[in-house]
Amino acid sequence: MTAPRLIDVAEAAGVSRATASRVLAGTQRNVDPDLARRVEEAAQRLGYQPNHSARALRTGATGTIGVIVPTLANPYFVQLADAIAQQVRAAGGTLVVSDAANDTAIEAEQIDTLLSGRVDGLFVVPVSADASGPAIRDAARRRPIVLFDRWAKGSGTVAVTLDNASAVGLLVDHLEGIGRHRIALVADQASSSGAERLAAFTEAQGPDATTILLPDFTTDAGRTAARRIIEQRDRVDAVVCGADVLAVGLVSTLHRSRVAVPGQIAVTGFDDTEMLKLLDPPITSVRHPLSAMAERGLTLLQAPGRERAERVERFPPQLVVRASTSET
Amino acid sequence: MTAPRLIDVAEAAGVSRATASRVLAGTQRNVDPDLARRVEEAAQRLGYQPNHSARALRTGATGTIGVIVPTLANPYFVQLADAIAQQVRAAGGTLVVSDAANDTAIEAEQIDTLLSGRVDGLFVVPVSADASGPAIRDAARRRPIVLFDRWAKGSGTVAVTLDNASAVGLLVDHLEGIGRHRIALVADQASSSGAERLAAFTEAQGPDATTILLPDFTTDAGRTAARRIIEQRDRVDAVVCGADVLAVGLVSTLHRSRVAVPGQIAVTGFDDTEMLKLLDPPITSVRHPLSAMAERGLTLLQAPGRERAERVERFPPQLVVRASTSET
DNA sequence: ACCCCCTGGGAGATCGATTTCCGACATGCT
DNA sequence: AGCATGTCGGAAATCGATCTCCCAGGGGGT
Repeated sequence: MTAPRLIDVAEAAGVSRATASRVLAGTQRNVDPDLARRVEEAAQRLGYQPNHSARALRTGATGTIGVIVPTLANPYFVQLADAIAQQVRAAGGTLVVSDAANDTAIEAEQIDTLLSGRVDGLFVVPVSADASGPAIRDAARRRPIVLFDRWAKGSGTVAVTLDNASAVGLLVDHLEGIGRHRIALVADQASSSGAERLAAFTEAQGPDATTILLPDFTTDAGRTAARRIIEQRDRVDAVVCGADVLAVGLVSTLHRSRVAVPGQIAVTGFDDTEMLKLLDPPITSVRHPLSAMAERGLTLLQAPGRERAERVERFPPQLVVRASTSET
Repeated sequence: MTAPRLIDVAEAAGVSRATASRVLAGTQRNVDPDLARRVEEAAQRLGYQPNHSARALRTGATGTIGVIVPTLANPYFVQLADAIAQQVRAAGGTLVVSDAANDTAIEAEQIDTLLSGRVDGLFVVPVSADASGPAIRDAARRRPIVLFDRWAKGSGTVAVTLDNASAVGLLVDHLEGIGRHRIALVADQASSSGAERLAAFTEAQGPDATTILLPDFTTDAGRTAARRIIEQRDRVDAVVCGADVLAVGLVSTLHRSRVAVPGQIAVTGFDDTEMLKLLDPPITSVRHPLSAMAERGLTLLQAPGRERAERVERFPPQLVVRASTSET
């Protein structure tokens, strides 16, 4: 009933623990092919599975990478975790995913839990640009951490993100190209993405442009935004949403209030998640090069510490046009 | 730079490792309050974090529970994982979430990875009622496993699920109550949930009732279903979907084909996920008592092995009526 | 005054793997 | 033949915590 240990395999194969380890862990030196076969066979027969804790204790590595996202309720973060999972799996590792429930305290707790020997390195999508920094800085001293999709002030480590400024540029240019000039922005105010999108938008449209700032990226927030947009309907003919979930909430509420999309108001999302295709109309958005970002992130995570000096690396977005911004 | 160990704390506090451990691990016996304070202080000052692998190796427990879901792309499974996370956290543990990418091979691999010393116990939402069984049976011999939301044949362990038969009953009764008698069912054919919902539906409606079986629970499958429903539009005035994501794909496609919902066809979902409220019309669904199920599941996971004998425990569903089934 | 019991600290064994170090043996070269 | 070199198996140390076992000292009972 109790799990077989390395020594059981070794005895069954008639060799020492050292030899069995050399065969099964693969590393180290050559062993006689004949002995190797006997060990493999014994391991197979006994159903041997190396004890992960013992191996991790001895080698100091777990073969596991973690990722902490603000919330899995936002499908974009699921997609993001998936992209990282593929890269990690391709590299022969395992990924564990944690959810910070949009709360910096839970985020800090999750970081601590994962870092105390459960993972070799960590991707973090910080909940807040301001409040997440200190916990991350402490953690980054202990193990490699790479920020992903968002950065945090004073994090002390590198961030791999989208080039938000050019993404906003693409969207605004596209909207102006179809004749919309009274563009409003809906974004959150806590995340670095929100802040960068707001900054780029204000830069492009001037300080008088309509902006609606909400506490978080949720569909509920999107509905709230819709109500405010409706109040000032004649001053707005297009809305750039800082996240797809916002756009979904917004479009569904506009629809119920009989505001035509894109007839009266054109709408764009941000992140290009699956659900956008399901809405009526399907929503224009911006796609992140998640695979490339994940690959780069993993490289940085495994690189020597000095390559993770605090800075932001930005990846180019891609515009995906759909019916929510078709010409009328 | 290198992390402080227990022995460092002990030396700083002027006590032995044993005493330091007794204070910090909390278990075992009393220690002199004065010494305890000194140890706590030293640990605090050095920023001591116990090495998780070492502790797990010695105690044989990790304080971590795992859950493997078919895919995180389905928001219902995210909600489910969340409910489990809350129970686990309330019990002082940590949850790790894995995604099987709807593939029994990846599922088996994830089970193996997690069970080789990373978790004390595992919740599995099996991908397939037939194909997932053997891997789970093997795994359940090594550590406690509880199936959740779905069961698998020959799994050798207990399953905590919804009472699918009465859920289908609630939906069918409700639809008949608003005068719909030509009801169709859309479900998948691989999962136990799909199978049970199909069986209950056939039992209630007779073998001639329209049923559409799809390979999986996705919005794309929902669109395919919509096309088939449209082909036989005059034989159908209501559709029971075996999952919310199916309903979402179905309604959005019906909408595009100018089929009125609920005017011509009433639609119900299954799982009561958030997104249902966003659609036009909002969709009637069935809510799972996820908290109660998670609590029961955790109890079973921590109980002695004999309490996890193979069987299915069913929890009562709750009908949530929305506009997609309003009377016309 | 003596002994026993109880409390609580410390030395060392232990969990299960990997890895260093040593020695045995075979091989090749002069 | 003799010695240097290389290959490979095994004994034992090691990772960092917990836990068993022993022992010292204080308090209470007779």
